[in-house]
Amino acid sequence: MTYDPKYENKLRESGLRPTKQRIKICEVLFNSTETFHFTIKDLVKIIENQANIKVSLATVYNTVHAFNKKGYLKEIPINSSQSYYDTNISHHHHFFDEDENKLIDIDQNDVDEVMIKKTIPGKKIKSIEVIAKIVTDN
Amino acid sequence: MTYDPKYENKLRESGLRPTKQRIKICEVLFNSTETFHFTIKDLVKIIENQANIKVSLATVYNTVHAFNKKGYLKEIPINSSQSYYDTNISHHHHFFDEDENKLIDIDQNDVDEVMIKKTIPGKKIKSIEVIAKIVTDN
DNA sequence: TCAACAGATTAGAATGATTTTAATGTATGT
DNA sequence: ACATACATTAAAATCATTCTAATCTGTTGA
Repeated sequence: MTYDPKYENKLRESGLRPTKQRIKICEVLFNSTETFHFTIKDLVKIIENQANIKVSLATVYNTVHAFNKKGYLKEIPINSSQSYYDTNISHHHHFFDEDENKLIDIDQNDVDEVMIKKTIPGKKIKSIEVIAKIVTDN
Repeated sequence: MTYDPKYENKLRESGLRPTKQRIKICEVLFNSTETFHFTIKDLVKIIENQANIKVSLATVYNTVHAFNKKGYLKEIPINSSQSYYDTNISHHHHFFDEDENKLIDIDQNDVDEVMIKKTIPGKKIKSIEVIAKIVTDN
């Protein structure tokens, strides 16, 4: 079977075979150029509503994990019972709206580059994330 | 019953009555001037090893939550199945060592102040956290 | 093309952190 | 010392995530 090569490549490069279920996941995640912040539950709900096929939770989890590992998705560090992912993998940061439990992008240009002077012997910095928690301003 | 006023105040200001169990939790958390990064499981383990009294999980959770809410503890935003807390509530940031699942403080002076230009109408920034993930440097 | 097999899918079970419950105990103001 | 509001507790419930093991499918080489 052949699939949209756009998605097929992403999958193969993430170490996954293209299958109906995974292509469907790709369609939801990568169809639009817009940033998309989601939890696994969100993703499953969207697939259920759109799709003619059923995708099991296990498949959603392992596909998202593979994309995250490969760097096609980014997991956002926030304290929440669920993991949040972002389809915008460019270097940028986030507001986390604590009233609504919602992430909002902060463009790279809206934050001066974070310079960390401290170093740890034998370790290198893999990523730097800025999370600004916001609440209603009264 | 009367207790060490140092801990009694912290508890009362967090909206909690001082009790044997909560004082014990305070002793573990606030005895030292040193920074202490911990999970609930860590805390329970330390109490079990040190204490002559038993403290239930529920009590540990609700006491830690009250301190966090009041600001005597800070929850650190990282992606982990468990929540991490820090007894160092001064303005500072963190490395998260992904090899060892361990937090390391980064002093405020080791990071230039993070300035965010973007604003969200009706919202104010409550906190800004920088998390730098580190891994073994090969 | 097609058999064989490595990898994928699935429902459901297992895990593990956290929260809730409901019965019993205790600090505190009067 | 009493009444009562708040605490404590063990155990159950919840919920995201991971694992399992049976079944299925994409892929490769003959």
